[in-house]
Amino acid sequence: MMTDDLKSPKKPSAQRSDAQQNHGRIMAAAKARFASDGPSAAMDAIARDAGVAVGTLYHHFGSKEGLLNLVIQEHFQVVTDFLASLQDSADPWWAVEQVVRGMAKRQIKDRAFKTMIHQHSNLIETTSQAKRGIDPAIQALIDRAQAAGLVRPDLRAGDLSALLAGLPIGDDQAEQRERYLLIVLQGIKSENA
Amino acid sequence: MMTDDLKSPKKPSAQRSDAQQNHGRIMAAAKARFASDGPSAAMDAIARDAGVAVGTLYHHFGSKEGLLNLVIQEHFQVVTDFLASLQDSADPWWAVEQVVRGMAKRQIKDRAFKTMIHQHSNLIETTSQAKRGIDPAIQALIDRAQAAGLVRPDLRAGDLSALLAGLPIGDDQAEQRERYLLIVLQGIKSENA
DNA sequence: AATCAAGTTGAACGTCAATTCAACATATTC
DNA sequence: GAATATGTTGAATTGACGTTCAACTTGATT
Repeated sequence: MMTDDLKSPKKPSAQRSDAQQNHGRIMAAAKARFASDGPSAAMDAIARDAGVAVGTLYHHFGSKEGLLNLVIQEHFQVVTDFLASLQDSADPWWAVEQVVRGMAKRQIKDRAFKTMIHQHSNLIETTSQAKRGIDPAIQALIDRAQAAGLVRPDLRAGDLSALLAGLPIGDDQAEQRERYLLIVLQGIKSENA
Repeated sequence: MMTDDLKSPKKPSAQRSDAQQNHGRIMAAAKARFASDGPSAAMDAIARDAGVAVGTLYHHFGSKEGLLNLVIQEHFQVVTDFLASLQDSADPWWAVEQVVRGMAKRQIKDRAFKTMIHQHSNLIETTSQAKRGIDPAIQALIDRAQAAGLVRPDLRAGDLSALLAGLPIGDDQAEQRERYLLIVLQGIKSENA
């Protein structure tokens, strides 16, 4: 049996450079489109933004759901890192307030994130996995604040994301948005503090 | 010139009885479908439920938006009546709490209502008109409670519908839902009461 | 430069849902 | 029981979108 080396004129095993570039362009375009249009953003639109044909999206990501999965994963990673950075803060209430304001900030920037984090049915697998990873981190921060008597004893991690679903996201609604956040923050405080 | 009466063998000017019946059936089917499926409910499904062909829906309502408009109008009428019944209640805080709980109840029953009342873009004309009619009624109740020092001085009518956008609506989430409402109610109370 | 695996293309296809309309049916009037 | 305005039907049209794939390019290797 002859070895491959003798007759094979080449061995390109790694990814081609143009493919890498396209992968990056598509991810960037997808992030932007999903952020502005939500999860229903059209594949054709993403392809146009990225400067490639639709087929290339499917070559790289398999399906729309596959692409959305990766975009969502990246976003949840940011959230995860953010939550980790709060875990050892000195002021437990401040940490909880940062959770609320941090999640609010994400939603303002990203309609897909807003939709995905709240959707109870139709959840794609990655999102529900990501939520399962995030909720405990939020719950840990809540637990600390509850132990200090600063937060309602019945508050759960999932309540926060539900409460932020209605957050006004328009640029022109900054005022109402701040009022909204103050109401939520007052609502989750413990009665005696 | 001869009068029409002499040669016209008939003069059916009013609506036919079967048409009336179909109109009613379609409205009933549409209400049910929009309530369970939201505004994206399919016209074919409504037609099937009503026991007529799609064409009949268009004969009566012109378009899907036309049909949805009428359904929404009916729902907003219920809300309007409900708000009117609260205007002269003795306890201003109780009235505000009823607004919150009443709107919550509607959302649990009706996905279309939930979607339409919160959508900031893509608003069909009827919905935004209906909201313009409802907000003052809510604001009046808020004003009374604020005058009595029972509600945050900065609360506005539009804040309440925004706050209820995230309300969990599943049958299995009654517990979280009640927690959610308690948080909202605490959040809108004035600090010194 | 020659080679070819890897990558790209975009027209074509399938599905789904809104809408139209020409042929058909019937409630109502006389 | 006609006559006909009114109403109904549902197949066909249209448009939007996700997905596929056979033909075509191109980057990397020798």
